[in-house]
Amino acid sequence: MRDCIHYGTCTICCCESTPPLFRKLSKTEFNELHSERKEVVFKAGEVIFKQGTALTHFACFREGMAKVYYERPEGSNMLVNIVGAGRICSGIGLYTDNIHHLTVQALTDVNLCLIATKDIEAVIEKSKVMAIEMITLTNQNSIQFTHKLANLTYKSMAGRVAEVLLYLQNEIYESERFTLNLSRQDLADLAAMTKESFIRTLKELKDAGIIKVNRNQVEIVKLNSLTKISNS
Amino acid sequence: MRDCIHYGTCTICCCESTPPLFRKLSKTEFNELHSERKEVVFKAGEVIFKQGTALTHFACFREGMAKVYYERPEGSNMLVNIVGAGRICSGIGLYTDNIHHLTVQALTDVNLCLIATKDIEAVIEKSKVMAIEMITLTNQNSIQFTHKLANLTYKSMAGRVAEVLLYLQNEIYESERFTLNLSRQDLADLAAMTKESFIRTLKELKDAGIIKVNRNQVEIVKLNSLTKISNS
DNA sequence: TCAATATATTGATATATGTCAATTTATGAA
DNA sequence: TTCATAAATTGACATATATCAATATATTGA
Repeated sequence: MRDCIHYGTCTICCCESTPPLFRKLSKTEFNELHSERKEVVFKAGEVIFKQGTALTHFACFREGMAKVYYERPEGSNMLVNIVGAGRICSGIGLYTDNIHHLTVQALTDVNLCLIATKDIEAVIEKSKVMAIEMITLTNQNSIQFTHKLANLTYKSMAGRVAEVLLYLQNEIYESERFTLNLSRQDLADLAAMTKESFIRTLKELKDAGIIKVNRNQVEIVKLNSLTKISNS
Repeated sequence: MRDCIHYGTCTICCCESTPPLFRKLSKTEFNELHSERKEVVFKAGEVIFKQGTALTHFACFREGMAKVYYERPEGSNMLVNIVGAGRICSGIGLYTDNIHHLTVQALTDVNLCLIATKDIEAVIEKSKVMAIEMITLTNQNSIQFTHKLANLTYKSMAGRVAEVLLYLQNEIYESERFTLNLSRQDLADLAAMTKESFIRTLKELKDAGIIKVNRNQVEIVKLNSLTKISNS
């Protein structure tokens, strides 16, 4: 349980480790969102937001993890990122076409708060702080996409696999040892390659002693080497 | 010369065919940006914004065209899009790190107005209309990036080349016949492949009678076929 | 105009990555 | 537990795409 700037230490508000989007709001502004929130639980595997459907709510993750991906016409998925506690999810349809452009699916049981976009819009109308935070969030998204685009279109498989591992270490599990709750297919979707290719490349890294892999247990042994490879 | 909602028909204001970002501003709000604008001319080939440098201004294009690209560490470029008259350029560093994440280079002689980000921020602070327009713009960016990412990572070369041609037809030249002012290398950078591969694929489309190509003259003959290919 | 340079094109070849099939290993329900 | 199903792994092979080199064509500046 982490500090909440609006309600002290709390377990049931959507702001447990308040998402950045709401961090600078006044108590009044924040409460307008907080009081209207819907707390929902999803089981692992359930779809939280579905690409192509109406964007009516943002999700604030309190517990658990979900994968965010683009569903291609022919069925394969492009995994964009993983979201966990304290993260806000969805939004790129806001003030545009009000449609979800990505699907979000629970990887573990997930506990989140839904906040209606109409409430968020109402606060944006009133509060320049909120408006600016929203601009910040969307621009951060764009920056992330720019780098993702550049990386996926020019790096070799080894580079992309290494990058995925570093992403998991730094952004998701925050440790050089972690237990995956993503399938090999998910990891391959994250690196934009087939699962067979991902597995083979992973094995090469293992055989080179750069990582240890045993089923879903991963340990990054030679961080320097992996970082070097991630730039290739 | 097109209508300008703020000054009637005008040739020297930055709002000739006012960029969407400013279209809904009141005259007062708009004037705050307009009066502080700097009109600048760039020659073909000159760099307008350089990736990695400080983001201090937005550019509103009045005349000419420029390419927007990401410069990779090893020297190759990923071309993101082309901008022309009436388009706003740059922004994804705003309210984040205030850095240009992409380079913008003039393809033809370019005539544009520079508007300081501090002025834009000042208007955002005062006007919810402007704030919302900015959110809209950045979200449109994100949507565009999402689709670009999905397309570049799974389509075959033929699909990507077809898509580039359709992009040029629909978004840039607005005609099924056009004279390229992009090099083959630029086109290849847009399709995320080598120029040799681009040229070969272009030739295949030509040999199949789907397009006509003669140097920089391009004509799309069988739109249906090209559209079908663009999905492969 | 001509040489010098950049850009475009083509061909031969190498290589990275995907595809398909077979096998192993895990997982979950009865 | 045991079967049935799904996921992971491995190997052989096909193919898309990049690389490198040679040539052709255009462009530019003196």
